[in-house]
Amino acid sequence: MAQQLTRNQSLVLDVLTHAEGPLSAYTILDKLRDHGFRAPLQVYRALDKLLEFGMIHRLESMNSFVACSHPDHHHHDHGVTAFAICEDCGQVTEMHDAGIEERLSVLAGREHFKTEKTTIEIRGHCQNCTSG
Amino acid sequence: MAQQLTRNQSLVLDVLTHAEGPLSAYTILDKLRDHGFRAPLQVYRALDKLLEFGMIHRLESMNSFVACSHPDHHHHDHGVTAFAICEDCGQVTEMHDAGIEERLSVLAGREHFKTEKTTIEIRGHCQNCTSG
DNA sequence: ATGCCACACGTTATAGCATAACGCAATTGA
DNA sequence: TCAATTGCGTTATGCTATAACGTGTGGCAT
Ligand SMILES: [Zn+2]
Ligand SMILES: [Zn+2]
Ligand SMILES: [Zn+2]
Ligand SMILES: [Zn+2]
Repeated sequence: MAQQLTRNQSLVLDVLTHAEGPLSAYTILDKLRDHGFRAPLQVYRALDKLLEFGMIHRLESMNSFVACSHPDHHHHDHGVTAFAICEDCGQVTEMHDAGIEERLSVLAGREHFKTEKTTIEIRGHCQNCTSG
Repeated sequence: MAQQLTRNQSLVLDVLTHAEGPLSAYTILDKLRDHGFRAPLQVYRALDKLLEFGMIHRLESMNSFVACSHPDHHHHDHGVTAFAICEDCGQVTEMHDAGIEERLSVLAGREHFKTEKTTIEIRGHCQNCTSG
């Protein structure tokens, strides 16, 4: 049941899918000027929908967006995601781990805190940029 | 060995310490106009130093800042911190857990990723705002 | 068909967050 | 004394995100 995307949504997703790393909304805008994009809202509205569909992720620590690295895009449901973000090359690795999820759940429970959304972002250096 | 703060740094820290919840840089600026603050940089420069000293934390998911909840401020060193942020009342709870730290370390190691800084932010509803 | 509603879209303007670049003053340390 | 460092103040600018308005289209009940 692949989500049917509008033209704008497809264009934005395409840019993110083919990008080397995460992109800011304004960078996406620039890349789509040739396709008729003129204003930030055209990008932000598409991004909002794509986030809702679970096809992209927002990286809070750098105000930018990245295509979900899963082969399919059926994961409205995929649980907590941890992102490893290389400061050097910008590469983003999406990680899932039940242990983390469990541990965070315990921590939240201890505070009687009802979790809605969890952000985990690890900044550092990837294997390629370390070995050199 | 309490860090000696400049006037601006003290003022900013004081505002954050007495705040109910996290504050944006511009909100801090407004609160300090009576004390002579006129420009954002006066705030941002103080914030940078306070972050460096480990006296405050930056909440990436909301572009705002909060005083460290530890009684002392000696923790340039305090490891990974997880923040529980209430969407309703803005209350922030600072949590530390060796289990999380260990698990994230394993995840990073699996990718041969060298971690510099880890952000964990849990958005949701605190006990007070849930029980009502 | 007519009216209504929901939704995507386009545009302009504005709000909110952060830093560049300049110069001055006080402090430190050789 | 001289240089280096650090904090400070100011102006200007850039980057990120949303408000508010109006248009057009498709679905759907009357
Ligand atoms: Zn994903
Ligand atoms: Zn890299
Ligand atoms: Zn702390
Ligand atoms: Zn609350």
